Amino acid sequence: MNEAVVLTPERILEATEDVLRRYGLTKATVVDVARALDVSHGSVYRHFPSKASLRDAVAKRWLDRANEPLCKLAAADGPAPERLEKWLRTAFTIKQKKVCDDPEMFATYLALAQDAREVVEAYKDKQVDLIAKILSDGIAQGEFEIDNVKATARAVFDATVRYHHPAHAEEWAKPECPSRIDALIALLLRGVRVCKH
Amino acid sequence: MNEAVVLTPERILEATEDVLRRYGLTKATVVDVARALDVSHGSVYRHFPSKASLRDAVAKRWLDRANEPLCKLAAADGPAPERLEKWLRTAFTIKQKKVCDDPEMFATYLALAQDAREVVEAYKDKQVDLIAKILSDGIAQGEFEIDNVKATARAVFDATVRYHHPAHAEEWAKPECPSRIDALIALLLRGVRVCKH
DNA sequence: TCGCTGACAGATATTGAAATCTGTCAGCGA
DNA sequence: TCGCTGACAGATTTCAATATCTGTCAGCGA
Repeated sequence: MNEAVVLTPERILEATEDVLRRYGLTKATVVDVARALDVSHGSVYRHFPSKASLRDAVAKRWLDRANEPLCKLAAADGPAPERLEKWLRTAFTIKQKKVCDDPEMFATYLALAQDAREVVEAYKDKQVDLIAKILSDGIAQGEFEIDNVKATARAVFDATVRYHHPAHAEEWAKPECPSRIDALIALLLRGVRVCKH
Repeated sequence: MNEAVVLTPERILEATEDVLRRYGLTKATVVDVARALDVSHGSVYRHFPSKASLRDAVAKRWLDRANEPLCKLAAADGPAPERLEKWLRTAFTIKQKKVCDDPEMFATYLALAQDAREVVEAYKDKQVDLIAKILSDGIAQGEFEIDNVKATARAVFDATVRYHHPAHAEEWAKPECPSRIDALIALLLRGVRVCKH
């Protein structure tokens, strides 16, 4: 080719995100991606076996990027109750920001996630592991009292579905939302804390 | 008319449910409902100002019927913790049963609820009131310790969204679901209970 | 040899004309 | 008078012809 630039999966993913941003999920085609890279669409299939796998790879990148700050929070030091609260609030904020900043892009992400089931499942499991990490820390610190850490982490994740699952995104902008989040977090924290009399 | 039967809103709703059951939401038309009742479709508009209002009325009936056992549970006597657990499990079971028994009909209900926003909102508020009732009873019994009953009832409702909101219906059949429900209920109960040492 | 091309078959999406539906209303018949 | 009818306008949906896309592969050129 005229350029020294080789066609890598990375470059294809980059171009795919651009195309998605430009055309939206419903309109974006493999031909568009190929055109953006100035190659034939057959070449794209040399690196990704199907459009679905390309979609999944984009979704994975996306979710991993969004997850990064949460990983850091889970790995940090400090009192577990504060960290759990911070972690949950950050998780909510990340999602909420994505909706507000670029609703159309969020819709794309939502649809993308709809069928990238495996990728999303792995992402959720990672989230639960992060919560579990904080809960364990809390037990070690004598702040939490928990029978089954893994199950409780899952329960905390489940209990907060309303504020991180895209299906409920349209509720996030409502004015009563923040106080409802406060009440939910307070309830959950009380559920894991040791009793102080 | 040939029959002594008059055309009442009730009869129209009955017929509408039949038509929905037979044709599904996308195919059911006001003309179909009128045909089922052997009247012109103009007559239906004499009782319901629009197709949307008819849809809403059907949704309301539906939700009210589903809600009945929960009202009874909230009004019952007995220890509040057990009642709250029973209430939540019943709420989940009602929904789950609807999905399993007749998935197509559930899809219809889901789509119906999608745009019957006001009706659904009222229904949710009623649910929260029922939870609040049980929480209040629990405080009176010395079993619960709660700052803000209304807010906590809302938090319990929000925390269980995953198991009563139709958006998550497809997850309800998974084998790990029951144990996750157990963990969630345990967490929430611990969050409202007084500390026993 | 090895990555890319471009033509191809079958699947999917688009489009616009025709059919159907929603909502209205003047008038009929009891 | 009062509820129902049936024809109507405009909105929506259907359907089939057409266009585009996905995924494959034989062959080209470096």
